[in-house]
Amino acid sequence: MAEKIQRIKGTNDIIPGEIEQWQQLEQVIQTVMTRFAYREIRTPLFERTELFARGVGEDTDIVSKEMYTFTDKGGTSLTLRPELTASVVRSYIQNNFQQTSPTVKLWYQGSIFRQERPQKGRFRQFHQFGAEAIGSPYPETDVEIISLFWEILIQLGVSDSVTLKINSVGDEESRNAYRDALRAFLKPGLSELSETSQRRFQTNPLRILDSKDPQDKELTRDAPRLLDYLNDSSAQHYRTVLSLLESLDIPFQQDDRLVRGLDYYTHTAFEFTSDALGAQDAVCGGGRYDGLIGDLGGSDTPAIGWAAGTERLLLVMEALGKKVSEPALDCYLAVLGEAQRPVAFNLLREWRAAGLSCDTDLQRRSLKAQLREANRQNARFVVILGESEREKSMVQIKFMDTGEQTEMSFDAALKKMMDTQ
RNA sequence: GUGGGUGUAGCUCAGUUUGGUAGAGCGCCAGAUUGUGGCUCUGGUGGCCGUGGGUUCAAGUCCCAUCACUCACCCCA
Repeated sequence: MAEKIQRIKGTNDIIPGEIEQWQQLEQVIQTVMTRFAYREIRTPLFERTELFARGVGEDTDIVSKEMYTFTDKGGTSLTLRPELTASVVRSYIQNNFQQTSPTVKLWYQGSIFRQERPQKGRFRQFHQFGAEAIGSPYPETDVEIISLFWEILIQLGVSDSVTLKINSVGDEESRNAYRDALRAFLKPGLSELSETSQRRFQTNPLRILDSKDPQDKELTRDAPRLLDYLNDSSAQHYRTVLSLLESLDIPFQQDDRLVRGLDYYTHTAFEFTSDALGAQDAVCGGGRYDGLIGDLGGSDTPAIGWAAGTERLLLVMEALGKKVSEPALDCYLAVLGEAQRPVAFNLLREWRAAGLSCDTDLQRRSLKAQLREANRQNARFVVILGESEREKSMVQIKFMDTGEQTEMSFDAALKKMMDTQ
């Protein structure tokens, strides 16, 4: 036998028995997105590497070590998308969406690629769905987009086991002021910080705040608080977001250490976490990115969005026992004798066209085996077509829940099955 | 990139300590019922014991290497 070829590390087959959960989740996502008047957008799986380098930030882990990057035959550096906001923003700019409406609300779902070491809830090809509201600087937009994800959680029945953590990193002016204050605070003990935190002291000192290194935690315990450095308009924005969340009864925890890993966030930053997951406990992360569209060559446009991990949300649902039942078959047509095949196929065509899910035997098996198969597939009816039935243009129809069985014409059998959907 | 754990039937796993004919449950196939599912009973299919090398009369079991999976660190969805 030839050697078996295996899946690439960190990728998954989504097989029958699992796909039903995906389909249910996708159905809920699409329904809620549509109710919130977001329109779906699909962008390419790969983009010019530069888009992510500029959009996500050169200093982020994603760009510096996790991207699948390759050169095509024309010598252009391409990258499998490691997130979707940059692609959506690129598309927004390229298609001149700002000309069509002052606020453009988009949602997406699809595969994401990051070359990391896999673990629970982390894969090299995984899936995200997300939403972006582009064009409004106002806090009500922040609240709408947060409540959008909250509504999805409610529809899935998992909102009780997910926690919203929220913070504000302020506008550019506030963040600059805070960054200076933080550096001044950390400078005396700089050499005691972890290696990465020392590097971030230069590149992005805010990130030192959410370091998990125990020594770093100790050293930053009494660090100045970001919220104290918000200027008036940033503070007002944040207050409005929180009070609107309260009026919607969406529970949240303020977390003044929450500084998300991507460079482009401003003002509101938030994360939904679940303790039903392993170490990778974030199911959704997002925030405002008022500077990104300008950075990517568009005109300055405020925007906010989030992205959620599909596999992680499914893990939460699984942990809570939110299982979708296996699909049931309407009708299993048991055929006895190959001479009955032409009639059988015509019946199947008619019944399937009428909207019934029908299956039949393709192994030339005994009636007993065909009934077993029908039972396995949870068939509501078994229709039996043997030689004696065919000669009379009749079938036996068996009701699998009661075991009852009667003989009737082809049309009567169809009518019976349609009437007892 | 670093560390821990695990690799035996389609699936979940025992067997490894103390080397001696590869097992269980579930699933699948069939029979009991010559054209009738589920429950029950009976039988059957299915394994280079991850891979390569070594020690030994003899290796799933001991030794070395290697690969894969998995969890965690870093970081993130």
